[in-house]
Amino acid sequence: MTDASTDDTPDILSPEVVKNTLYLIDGSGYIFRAYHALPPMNRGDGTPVNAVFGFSAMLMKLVEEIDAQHLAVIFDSARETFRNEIYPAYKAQRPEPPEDLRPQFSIIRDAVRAFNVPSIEMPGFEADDLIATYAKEARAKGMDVVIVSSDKDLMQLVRDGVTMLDPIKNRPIGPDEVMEKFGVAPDKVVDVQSLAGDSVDNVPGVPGIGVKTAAQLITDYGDLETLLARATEIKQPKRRESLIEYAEQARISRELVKLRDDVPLEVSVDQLEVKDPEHATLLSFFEENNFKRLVARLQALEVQEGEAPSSLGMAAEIAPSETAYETVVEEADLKRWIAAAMEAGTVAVDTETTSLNAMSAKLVGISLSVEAGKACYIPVGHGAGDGADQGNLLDAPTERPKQIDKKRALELLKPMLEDSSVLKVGHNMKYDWLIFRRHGIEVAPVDDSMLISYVLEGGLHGHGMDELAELHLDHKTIPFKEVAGSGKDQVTFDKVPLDKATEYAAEDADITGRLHRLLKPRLRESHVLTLYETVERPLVPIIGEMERAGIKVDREVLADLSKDFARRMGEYELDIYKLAGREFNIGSPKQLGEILFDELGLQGGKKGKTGAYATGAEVLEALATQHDLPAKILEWRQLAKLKSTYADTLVEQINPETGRVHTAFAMAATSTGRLSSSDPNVQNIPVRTEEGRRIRRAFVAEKGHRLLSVDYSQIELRIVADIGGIEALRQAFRDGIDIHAMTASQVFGVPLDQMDPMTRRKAKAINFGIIYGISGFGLARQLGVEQGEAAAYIRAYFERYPGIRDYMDRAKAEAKKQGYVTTLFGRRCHVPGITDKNPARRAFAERQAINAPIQGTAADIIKRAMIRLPAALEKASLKARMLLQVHDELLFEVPEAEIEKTSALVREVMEGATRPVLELSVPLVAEAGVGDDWEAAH
DNA sequence: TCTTTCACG
DNA sequence: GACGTACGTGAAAGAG
Repeated sequence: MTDASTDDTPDILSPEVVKNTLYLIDGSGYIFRAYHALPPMNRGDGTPVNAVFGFSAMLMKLVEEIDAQHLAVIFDSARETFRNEIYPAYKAQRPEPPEDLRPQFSIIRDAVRAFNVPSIEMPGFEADDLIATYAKEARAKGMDVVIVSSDKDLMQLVRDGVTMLDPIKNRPIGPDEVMEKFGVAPDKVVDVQSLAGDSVDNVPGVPGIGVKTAAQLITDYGDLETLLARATEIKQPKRRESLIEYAEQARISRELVKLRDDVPLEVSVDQLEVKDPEHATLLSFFEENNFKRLVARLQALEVQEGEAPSSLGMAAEIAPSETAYETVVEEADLKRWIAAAMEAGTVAVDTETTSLNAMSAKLVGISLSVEAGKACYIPVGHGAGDGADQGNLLDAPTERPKQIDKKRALELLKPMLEDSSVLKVGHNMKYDWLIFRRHGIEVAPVDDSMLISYVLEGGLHGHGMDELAELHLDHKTIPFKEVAGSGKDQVTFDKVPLDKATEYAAEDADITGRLHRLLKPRLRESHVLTLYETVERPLVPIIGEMERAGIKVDREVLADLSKDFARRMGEYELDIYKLAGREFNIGSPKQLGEILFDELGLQGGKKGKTGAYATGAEVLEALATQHDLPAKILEWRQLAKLKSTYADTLVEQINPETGRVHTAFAMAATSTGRLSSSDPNVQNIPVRTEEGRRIRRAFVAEKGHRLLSVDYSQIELRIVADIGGIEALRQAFRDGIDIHAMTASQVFGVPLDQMDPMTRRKAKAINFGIIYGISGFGLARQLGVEQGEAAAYIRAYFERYPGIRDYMDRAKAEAKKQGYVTTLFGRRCHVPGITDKNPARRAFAERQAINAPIQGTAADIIKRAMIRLPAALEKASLKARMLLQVHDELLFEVPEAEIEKTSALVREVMEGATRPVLELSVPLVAEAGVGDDWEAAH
């Protein structure tokens, strides 16, 4: 902690008072020097950035090496200053900055912001005057001053406690160096300059007198006034005449050269206290400008800083004592909030809309928070929004409160939301990202407090804002119901009055910011910062784009299917009632159980804990030998499921604006790192039965396009072979042989060329069982054999592959010791039940501990591929869009002419997705399929 | 709101 | 020897 102001006990541990130093960086001077010193550099979009790079590298060095307590970058403001009033020609002939330097000025100001360093400028004064004033103020407070510049005009400021530092040669400039340059001590520099003048700045001086002569004269006479007064004594006639004739010009020059140290400061020295930069902002800034070396240095710094001690108790920046929420309805107020966000470099953002579905939601308002306890709400769509509400004129007019026009508000917010030096923090940022994206704004860079929580504590609890606020901040958020009502009285957010809306919405931004401040530092402490920065966070816009793309669903196909299913269900119903002896609700497991076991008297009925008979598919299949009814029920159920869950609901989910279906991928829902999908769930579209695959045919490609499906072959078993260290399995994967047959041959001793399907099936079941944390009971059930027999298989398997057993023991021990297991990419999967007293629950947790690293590593790998794919496609000028992810499969919509190239590229990226972080001991294989619909692409 | 069932990897 | 079981999800429907 740099802030010692709250600590009133004297520092008795340190023998000397801690040196407090103010670093003043001459920003304007540095820009020109860096520009000329560095070879031309361009970033991705062609913008020249050599001066930006030099500037950033210099700041980085200061951050890395220097223990400054106070720091500021000082810039020249407009070209006109008070000096022009004294002498209009001053700096008048300066050329315009070069073409390829001009665009760099504003980027350098972004850089300063990204470093979280104050930047100071003031109209009417040069940077040098501000530096002089700050130096004086700082000295008055007993601070040392380092001026980061090599500008000779600043050398007059060097004195006890004030030194300069040449940022390019990286050498200090003290009295000796000044003496070398001007031939006099720093306090006489002004006098020398007044005489010698400066052709670059148009300081006239005295003709015929240069620095050398001036220094000698000043040394001889003491100072300028004395010299001018005694000019007649000078022996050299020319020099004497000049000094007499141009005495006044020398005095004017003095005015020009002498720096003002009485500039009225708007920002005090105390306010220049160093704040740690937000690494994510910096990283994003470096990446945007293609500063690879700085990215590496920043990451090295992160490692170095390592386990920073966390503060005891909760600081006011996380738990303020009171809150102030503001409704913003005036442009001036909005501009003030935007300026505050730019100034701070980090802002929490939240959007309020009419729906949880980001692709159909209408934007109603935006909230911002820059510091804890303070937030604003900017309504933009309250009351009758968008003219969509076409209520007739006789109805009571919908109240439309005063608010900033939506377009105007977004226009004002856009530069800040897209500014690479301002970090936008959201909770479930993908949602807000999508809302803004639909309004033509690409929010970047972003942080997501939900994802931060997810990588820190995935598996321990949910990551919704309300839950986290309660857990971490001991704060109960306003329930949505309280502002929008519930049940039939519930209204959309645009109908909520502004005062209530502000309390709710501003709180969300406030809490988001506070969670971010609390949780972000823990990423590094918990060693999941890299996972967050390289996997989860970059995925936000990637998945956002996938959701925005959606997939075309053919409503005709589904409508026909629905009719067909309905007709056949009707036929089954007649049969079923006849066989049952009466009509009943076939969809009711309770009624069905009573029919089967009580009325028809079938054997083997088992009641669950709720007292109802179990009637699941397994039970009904077993009953099929006793009666014709169970088989009919199973048929009916399949149709009912397909009709209600898929055929009918998918049609309802087609977005009327896009004509496509836009799923929502949940990024923080699973305990293993997988995504989940909802509204609709596209990850459980039927594929295993012929009847079910008919649903898949409704997922089609746009005209002129085809669907490309690429999936990892056996990715989880490959991971098992790798982390279990099973050499035989690894070799089998390298050789590309049938892995289940190979297992069967090794475990059951059947030669490969004599493999029978039954033996292979057993081996396949064992292989899957391994992934799930095998148990004799589970395997027996899967294979339909006695538990003893299954246990024998497992024993044989472990004997053949002892590495598996070792892995399982390791996983269990790791979970027990730490409460979590980790994937190959460092994701933590928490297994809270591992210490449960209840042996069943503990065994369950142990199986989770075994499965999670396998499933989770596979999830990491496909996520890494997803992050790279859009960029790889773009680079290859391919227009394919990534639409869906189904755990080990990615689905693309590809222009017909680009199928081959796209397919090859996607496979290449997917197969190389572990690199360069990791090289598995087995190859990853991705297989591609193409078709006009999703079934055909499989 | 909880439970059961079943669709997927 | 307990305990109740393969791992991870989401949606629809019935039950209450």
